[in-house]
Amino acid sequence: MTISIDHPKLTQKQTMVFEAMQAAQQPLGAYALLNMLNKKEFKAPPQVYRTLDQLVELKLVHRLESLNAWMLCCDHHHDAEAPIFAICNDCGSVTEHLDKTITNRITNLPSNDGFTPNRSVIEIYGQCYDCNQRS
Amino acid sequence: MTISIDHPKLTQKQTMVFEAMQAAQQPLGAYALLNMLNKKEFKAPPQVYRTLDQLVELKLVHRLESLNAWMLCCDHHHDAEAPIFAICNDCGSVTEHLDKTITNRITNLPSNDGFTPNRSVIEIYGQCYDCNQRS
DNA sequence: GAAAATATGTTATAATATAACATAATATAT
DNA sequence: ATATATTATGTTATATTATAACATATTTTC
Repeated sequence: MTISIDHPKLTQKQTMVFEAMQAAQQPLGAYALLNMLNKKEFKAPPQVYRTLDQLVELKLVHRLESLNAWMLCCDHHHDAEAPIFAICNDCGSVTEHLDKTITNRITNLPSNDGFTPNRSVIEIYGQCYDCNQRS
Repeated sequence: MTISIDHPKLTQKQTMVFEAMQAAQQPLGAYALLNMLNKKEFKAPPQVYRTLDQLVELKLVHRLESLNAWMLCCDHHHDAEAPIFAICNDCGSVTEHLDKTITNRITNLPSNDGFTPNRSVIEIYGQCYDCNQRS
């Protein structure tokens, strides 16, 4: 079950990266992508890094800071919501969550000392349901 | 105004790194530390990385995942609390916060799908009070 | 005090990311 | 329409961050 493969305004490179990530169904590093992708289109790291930056800018892809990796954004639009990633220590699966309470709290918390947040990195490590069952 | 320079059981290397970080009052990368530290004691990257790992293990130092850097832990003990870092885009200052609401919410949020959290990375980017005044 | 386990020193290299510059494509002004 | 400026892309080279691998020393266990 796959969804909306083509986003109207994607370039060829953007589409190739997007589809590679869709196929992988897991976070991928820049060099993993570079190896997966057509060598004629992607000959060197900057081409992958630039395309990833563009897809992040388009809000189609997230960067997972603590993994040095990227994954597709979930379908939900979360313009105002901070994405929260749950990363399984055992199998490496990552799920994306949205939570208004946390978002609001984060927006307000540091503002106690006058801090104005504009981007958040929230990555929670633990054990996913499946791995928990197994162990 | 400095506090508790010596922690009972620190090795010489641990003390040197700890004090270098205290002096810096800001997050430091491993190679920045390597350059600051006595060349006779710290001759190669693994020595810094190992010492940092030990200080993290001792809960005296945090790793900032999105900055590839380390900083001293705040004084408060937060065994059960998830540390939240507020990072200024302009001046690079970082402050550490604790928040029970967020911690609880994070503990519970992914558990909706059976996820069991055990470590969290929460790093909020924005503008600190001082930089906000200035701009 | 010998053997095993653990920690540290050291060299080499892996993995991640970007600087710098060349070339091409696109937009802007005349 | 064409020269010029601007922006994006291709490409080479290199910077930055981190760890593997192995040697040596130290500590622990028997």
